[in-house]
Amino acid sequence: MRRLYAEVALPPPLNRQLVYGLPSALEREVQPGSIVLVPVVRRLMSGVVVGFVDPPLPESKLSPENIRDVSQVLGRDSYLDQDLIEICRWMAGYYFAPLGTALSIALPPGLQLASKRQVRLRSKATLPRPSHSIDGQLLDLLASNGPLKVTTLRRRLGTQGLEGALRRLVRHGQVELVPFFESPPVRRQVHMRLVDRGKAESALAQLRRRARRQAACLSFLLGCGSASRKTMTQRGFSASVLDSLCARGLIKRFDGEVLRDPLAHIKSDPPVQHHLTPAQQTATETIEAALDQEEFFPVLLQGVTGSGKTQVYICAVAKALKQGRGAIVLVPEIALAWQVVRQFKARFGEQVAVLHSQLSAGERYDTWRRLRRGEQRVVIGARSAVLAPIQRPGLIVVDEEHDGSYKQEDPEGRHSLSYNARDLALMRGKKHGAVVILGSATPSLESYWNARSGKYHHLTLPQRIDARPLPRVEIVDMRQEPFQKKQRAIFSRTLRLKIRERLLQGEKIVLLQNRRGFSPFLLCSSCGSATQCKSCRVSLTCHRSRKPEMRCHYCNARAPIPESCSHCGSVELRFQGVGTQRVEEALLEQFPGVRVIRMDLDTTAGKNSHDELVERFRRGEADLLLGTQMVAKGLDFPEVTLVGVISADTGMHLPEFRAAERSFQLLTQVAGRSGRGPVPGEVVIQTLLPEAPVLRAAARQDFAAFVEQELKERRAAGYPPFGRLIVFLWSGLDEEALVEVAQESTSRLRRTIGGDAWLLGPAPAPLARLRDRYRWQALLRGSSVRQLHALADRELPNMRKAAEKRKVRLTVNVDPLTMM
DNA sequence: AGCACGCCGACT
DNA sequence: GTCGGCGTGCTC
Repeated sequence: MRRLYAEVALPPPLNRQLVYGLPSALEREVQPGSIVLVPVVRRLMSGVVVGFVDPPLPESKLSPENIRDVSQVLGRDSYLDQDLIEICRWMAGYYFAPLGTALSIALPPGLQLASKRQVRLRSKATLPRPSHSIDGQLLDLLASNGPLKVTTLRRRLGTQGLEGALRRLVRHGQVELVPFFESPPVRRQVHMRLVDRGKAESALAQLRRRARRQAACLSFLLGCGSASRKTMTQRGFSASVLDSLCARGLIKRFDGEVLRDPLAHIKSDPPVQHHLTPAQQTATETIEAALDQEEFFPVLLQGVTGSGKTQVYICAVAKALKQGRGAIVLVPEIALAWQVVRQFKARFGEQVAVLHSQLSAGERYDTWRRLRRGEQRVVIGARSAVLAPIQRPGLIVVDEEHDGSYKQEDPEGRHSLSYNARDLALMRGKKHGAVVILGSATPSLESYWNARSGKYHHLTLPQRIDARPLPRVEIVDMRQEPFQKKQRAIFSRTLRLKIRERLLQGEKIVLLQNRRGFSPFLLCSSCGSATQCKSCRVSLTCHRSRKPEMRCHYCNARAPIPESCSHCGSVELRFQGVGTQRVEEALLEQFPGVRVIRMDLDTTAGKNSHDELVERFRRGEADLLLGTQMVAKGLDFPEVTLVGVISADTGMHLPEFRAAERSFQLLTQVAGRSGRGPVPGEVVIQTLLPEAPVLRAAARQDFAAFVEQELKERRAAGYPPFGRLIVFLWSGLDEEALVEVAQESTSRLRRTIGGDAWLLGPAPAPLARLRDRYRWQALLRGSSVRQLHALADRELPNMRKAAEKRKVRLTVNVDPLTMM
């Protein structure tokens, strides 16, 4: 008889697929996407079945009798469809990551692959005096708390010596380690259901006459089968009605699951029936026609700020739903997109789900299950929602496709997977024959180039809705401004005047200063050095919230404000540079009585704080919204008629080839907040570099001019979209070992290089030290991704081995957005 | 990660 | 000799 073998992807740290046999009892239950428990040496692990092999491993030395069997199948269902598994496979290969890591992005928490270890006390009777104090502490903890997970012990006792202690105690038979599987975060409630359909139906007529509430309740249950007691009481079936029916033996209670709905309390705006502008109409028609084809159709929807892209998305989603297909709408950050969520909720009601990291594990799990069952067919979410289990997706929207949040870049994470959700959206769209809309006022150069070269369709919305004009932009040269108290002025005369004007007229203002805190530098007047973070090679930012202190924006370290320079001891320290807190202070000083809402990472840390600030501004509780780049994203306030950029120079000089693109995008986006209502808007951009071409282009909101210039430079330098990049980043506590490993790996890689590929480095990364770790990087660049991948594929295993040996962490970033 | 295996030095 | 500590390598 032919035997079938399952290929099972296992979680980190195993990070690979192993092959298992299927006992005939399980053969029918196991399918691709099943979650199974499998033996690994002397313990069990959970993994995902990603395929079947037969015969297994042709060229391997592993003989069939050494293959072990799957021990258990969790649940009856497959948790991931074949196409999602294939996308994860592609993802793992493309980003040089383990398949298990890719799969865990597609799975909800609670179904994560991993078994934790639980430590149990075996026999309290024999307690020989422990040879190490930590052993005693561990036993005491277990004695008083019962079995604990190793992660808990690690929290209580520290990592130091814990593994050793566990080893000793296991060897002496004092404790045992058992695999522990977190049960999914299911919420249970008392439910009611019919005892017998027939009996209920025949009882109905009788009850109609004498007990109308009971009859109504019964017919409600005949309609839906069962419901939680809570929803039934909410529907007006009181406890006494339910209890009477119970007493008659017609219904009975049982313990059932309830699905949490994170959108339950969202007040949705009433649906607004907009008439479409001609451009919106054309775009919508093209997209609808493409949906009818049911074939992959990538399209760049380039619409100026305020041109009504969301309306186009809504029409497209409606069409996909009408076809019986689903839709995924990706937004850079849900916190910044509640306005969009409300519009979708208003139009599509219960069909809409949200998926993002701020949901609790339970909410996430329930949402995921609803989508998988097809009970909801539209999902709005951040990055990872691109792998949401939407059934038959016909449409994938990537709103603000240029936004950096679509790329996960987490060089610190040990098992990071630096995927780009926008690119994954295109992959997924291809797989499902879906329309993929990339929407932006300021497309990334990659997408723009793809559209221009015919790879994507290009749709434009060149005008704002209701033919409102784009705001008038004025560039102010801050070098010409008189100093105030020997310091550069924060507000130019022009901006001051215009702010005053708006305040008088009761119109609203948005101010951008893309730096949080009070002041980003504390400089020594005599030696010129800046106060730096002890763990990172960056300057500390002064914050003046409750008590003034210095903070590191990279590792969150806090320190008191130093009295004297740590370099030369001088006490002549002065603050330089301006953060949002300082702008706020200056506003209150210069415009007494002005009501300011400050919106930056510091004021939006809480769960809904961003939405609350936005709502307060909408309700008119402030005249002025001041903040970092988050004020540039997605806000739609018709009353805003003035936007001020305190300093356009922040970020222009970063050692990154995308610095200009970023600046252009930020300036255009923030300018777009102005004049979205009937009153035309104005923008004031303050700068010390008024001649910079990026600024000139942004001032005219002239994407075409910017993009031509930028494309020319990218082509000359071989940067995207004309070249592809892979960054290797080594980090470690021991700088010497790190440099050696980086240099050795790089020169090996360099020897195998061919074609037009280039390898730059290794060199210290722009952030040369972060959280106590030194960082070096090398950049692989070439015109063909294939070739770069082939190179990396060949060399990476050696590079990883070399790094591991010397306790150096190596991360690979394919298609990096930033190289910081 | 977790466990076996093999090597090494300190002790019954 | 043997026990326990630690580095190395593999897990279907």
